Amino acid sequence: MPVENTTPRGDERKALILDTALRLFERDGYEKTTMRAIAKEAGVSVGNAYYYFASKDHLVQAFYDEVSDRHAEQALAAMRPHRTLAARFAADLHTWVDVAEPYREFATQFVKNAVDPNSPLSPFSPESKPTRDKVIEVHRRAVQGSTTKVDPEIAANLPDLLWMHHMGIVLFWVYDRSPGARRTRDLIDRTSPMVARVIGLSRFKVVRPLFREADKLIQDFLLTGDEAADKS
Amino acid sequence: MPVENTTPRGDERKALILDTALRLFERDGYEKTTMRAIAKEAGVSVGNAYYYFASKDHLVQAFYDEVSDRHAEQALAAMRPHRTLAARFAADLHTWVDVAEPYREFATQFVKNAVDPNSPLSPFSPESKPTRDKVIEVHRRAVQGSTTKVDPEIAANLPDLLWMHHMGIVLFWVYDRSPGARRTRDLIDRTSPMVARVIGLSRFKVVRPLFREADKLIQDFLLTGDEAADKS
DNA sequence: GAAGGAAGTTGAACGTGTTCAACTTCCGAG
DNA sequence: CTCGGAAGTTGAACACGTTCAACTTCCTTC
Repeated sequence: MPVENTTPRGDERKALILDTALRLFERDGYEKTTMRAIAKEAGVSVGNAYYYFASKDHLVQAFYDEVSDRHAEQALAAMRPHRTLAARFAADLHTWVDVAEPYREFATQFVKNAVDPNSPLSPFSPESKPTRDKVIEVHRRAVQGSTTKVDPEIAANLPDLLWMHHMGIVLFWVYDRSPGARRTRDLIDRTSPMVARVIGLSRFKVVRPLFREADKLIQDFLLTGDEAADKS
Repeated sequence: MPVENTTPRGDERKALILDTALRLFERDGYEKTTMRAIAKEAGVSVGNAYYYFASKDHLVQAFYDEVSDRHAEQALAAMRPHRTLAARFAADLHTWVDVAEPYREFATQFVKNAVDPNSPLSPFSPESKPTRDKVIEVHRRAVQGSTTKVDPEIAANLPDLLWMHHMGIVLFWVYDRSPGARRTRDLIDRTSPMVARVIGLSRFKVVRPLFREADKLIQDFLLTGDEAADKS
């Protein structure tokens, strides 16, 4: 089992291996980069890399953590000038793309993990909760800082919903082959006002039951795994 | 490269290998089942399995094809008694779950492929188009056979949209650990009327621009890969 | 400063998916 | 019937992710 609590030297070593790995992933792609190559390039043994990272996939997890951290740092500043929900959320997502863009080629691997419920690396897994919560917290700030009126009943679940939207954007981004992720940018610019618009609609009477049902659905089905599993 | 056009004997052999593989996948799970084990159990050599299937993942693709075929066969009959869009679509999706349920444990692998844009096995890939079209055709029948009034502007893209919803259900199903996929069943029963409701809403003036925008979005972004890639 | 245990480090070895050069079987043309 | 090439078949060999028993370095305690 890889190291839990760390000494300064251990931290350095770990960072060295991670940095080397990300560099090679970026240069040669995920599949083409072997653990042996990472170890050699970093000047350590294969076994040593495994001392710090339980598997090759865990290096991807570390990448996701790092991207999330940088996103959290930068997104708040990027949103600050904006007041509408649409604009703030667009800024939020654009920041994510900014941060992740250098790694688009190998981000596929991350999405693959995302989708495997058995993997502890899935963003849905308990192990990823801290990182996930960090991202959702940013989305919460996007909502809170806006002047757009949001039904309080909806507001509570909104960040989770926005996170799902975020994951959808990530999925599109992984497929996006356009230079500079231009098409993903377009998608963000066009969906953000739509999302805001849909939320705004929640005040109309006709759609009220629909929203209530959707809200219940989210509560029933999106609770993280275990808690939700054993309701009658 | 695996065989393209087949002799009767080759077909038999191929089917033998595929059946054996699916049986072992079902019994032991995808990861635990080795190509060596499949070959041994089928009474052929490892190399021979690769003569008929380019990779282990291609066996999963074959599974997807088979499930799709059975779904297409059964879904039309299942939908026939129903007239509303909601009921017809629910029947449609329930049939898919019926057919796929025995393989839920290893379907994860299919979803993993689904998400890798580079894999020719992705349901989004050109290689999978025939199978994908078959499924979408079923969804088209679900719409056509219903008495629910659908705006013609929307109707054209509706099957594609329903396919996306379908993929969403599949994703949930893969995560679903409840016996008999009960929770997935619930999800289908509850989302189908919602989808129908949303479609019904398209007749209201307030939401008209929103729908138009959504429609444009789908046309711009959901076109299969290459065609869409090079628009200015 | 010596002892002893914890943390760190090593690379050979294992099991896996996949490849490939060599072999065998099949079948149609002459 | 026989020849030749196409189709089918084989299993040893390869590259990879991963494991682990053995070794070394570091730090704490007395």
